[in-house]
Order: sequence, then structure tokens, then C-alpha cells
Amino acid sequence: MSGEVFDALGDPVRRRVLELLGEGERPAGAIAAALRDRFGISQPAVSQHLRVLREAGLVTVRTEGTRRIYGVDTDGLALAQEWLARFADAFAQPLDALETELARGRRERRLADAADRERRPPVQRRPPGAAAG
Amino acid sequence: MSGEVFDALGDPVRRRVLELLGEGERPAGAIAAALRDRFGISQPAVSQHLRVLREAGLVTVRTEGTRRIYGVDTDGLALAQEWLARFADAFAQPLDALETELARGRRERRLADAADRERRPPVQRRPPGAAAG
DNA sequence: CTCCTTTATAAGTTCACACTTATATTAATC
DNA sequence: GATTAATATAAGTGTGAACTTATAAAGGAG
Repeated sequence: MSGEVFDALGDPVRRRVLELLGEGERPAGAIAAALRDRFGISQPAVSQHLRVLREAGLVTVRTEGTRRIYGVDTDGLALAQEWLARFADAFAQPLDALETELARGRRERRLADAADRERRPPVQRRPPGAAAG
Repeated sequence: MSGEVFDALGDPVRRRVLELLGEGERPAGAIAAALRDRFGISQPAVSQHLRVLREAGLVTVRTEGTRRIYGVDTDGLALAQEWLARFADAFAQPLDALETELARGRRERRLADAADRERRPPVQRRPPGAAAG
């Protein structure tokens, strides 16, 4: 996997950019404005994020006059999905699992009885055996 | 999105852990050994990575004597897939796109004529209009 | 109980990366 | 051609995160 993709997706600002572009193409300026409101970051910062997204193949650019119109590039997303799908296969999980409802249903059910699982324990010292609290 | 997931997936070491666990459950020691060979990192480093994966809901743990057996947690993966799938929907891209061959085919085709696209330019200065070269 | 094994945490260091300000580059307008 | 608008790059700074070594905690074996 050309790790660049998940590396790019790892940043909350960049995920917001994608969500924004998910609503439709936008010039760099509009993206910068939106992120300035939401995250309080500068135009160059946004431009740098856009570069990362470009190099990861997650967005496309189209020049229009002095504007640069950005849009989602489904190629990068497909790459990420491919990688995740490998696990779905390995665990005999049907592709349907990708459909929101099903997946969410399962997740909520498991979170419900998460009692015997371990996730973000209090502030305690939890060594090897980990028979939590 | 509980960003922790993509944040966790962003690290190559952690992705390798998941790939490893994709082949079957393994005790922490085995994981540490495998990563020491491949990345040359220490046992505590691996333990810390495992914690991140746990908190992201990407792996499960089961205690067995003094050993802690790790496995893939499909919940976290489902979360990531849900998020990515939102875009797939938004762009009327059939779920088939997840199947490796199709997706790869499309990707390679686009990379082929990437001439007019912009991705990791040489060492040149490429301002707004970006009419490369 | 003592010792060994297994795994997690503590504390500290180092480096990448996200941000900043300043500036370069191009297109459009006057 | 000068000016303005839109966007990218340059250079520098600070913080987080990934690593290190040292150690704690717990189970199993003697």
C-alpha cells in the first residue's frame, strides 16, 4: 500500500477538506476560507494540506484562470478501500458490511457489551494480566 | 468520525501489525518479534503501537496466562469503511469499485495519462497557474 | 517464596510535520 | 506595463509522536 493515502487521511484537517469536496468541487480559496473558520489556520497551511492530498491521489485539480478548482479523486479512496477490504475478506465479512446500516448495527451491538473488552482504561496501572479493576 | 481510526492507520508499523494479525491471532511477543525483524524496533515500541490500535478499536485482546493474544477487530475497520463509503456513494461509484481488479485498472489508466495532472512535480517552482514546465 | 517469562508503563530524547510570516508566480484588469 | 487577485513555495519555529532504556506488574515454575 502506498501508505501516503492513509497518512493523508490521518489528519483531521485533511479529512474535513475531503468532506467539503464531497459536497462538490471548490476553488482553493473557498477551502481555505472554510478551514479558517473551522480550524483557524492560514491560507498557506491549507495549500500545504492540499498538496499532501494531491500527492496521495485523493484530490484532483483543474486550473481555471487564476483559480485552482479542487475535487475528490476516487482513485485514492479506492486504494484505501482495497486495503481495508482485504481484511473484510479475511474475516469472511460480506461486502455488504460496507453499507452503513449493517456495519453500524454490528458495531453498536458489540460496543454494548464492551464490558469484557479493553479500551481506554481509567487512570490505573494495568500490567500484563490486565484483569481490569 | 472518531479520527482515532485513520490516525492509527496512518502509521506503517501499525498497518503491518494489522496485516500480520490478518493472518491470524498472535501474542504480543510474536508481533514484537516480527516487527523487530522488519523495522528494527523494540518491544516497548510495539506495545505502544498496540495500545494505539486498541484505543482505535482496530484490534482485540484476550489474556491467556501471562500472554496477551491480539486479533483484528472488524469494528474499527468497519468505521473506516463507512467513512470512505460515503464518498463512494456521493460519486455514484458502484460498490464493485472495491474489487481490486476494477479499481486498479482504473487507477493505472489514469496514472498513465497523468501528464496533465499534477503530482509530485520535479524540483521546480510551480505557482498558481501551474502550466508545468 | 523466589525466579523467570511476558507484557505494559515511565521518563526522556529526537525528529517529522503542521503551522506561521514573507514572497514568488501567474492570470486578469485597468 | 502596473496593479490586483488567487494560489503556491520558502524558510523558520514549536509541538506531538515514535522511539529509546529502565522498570513495574502479574502469571507460572521451581
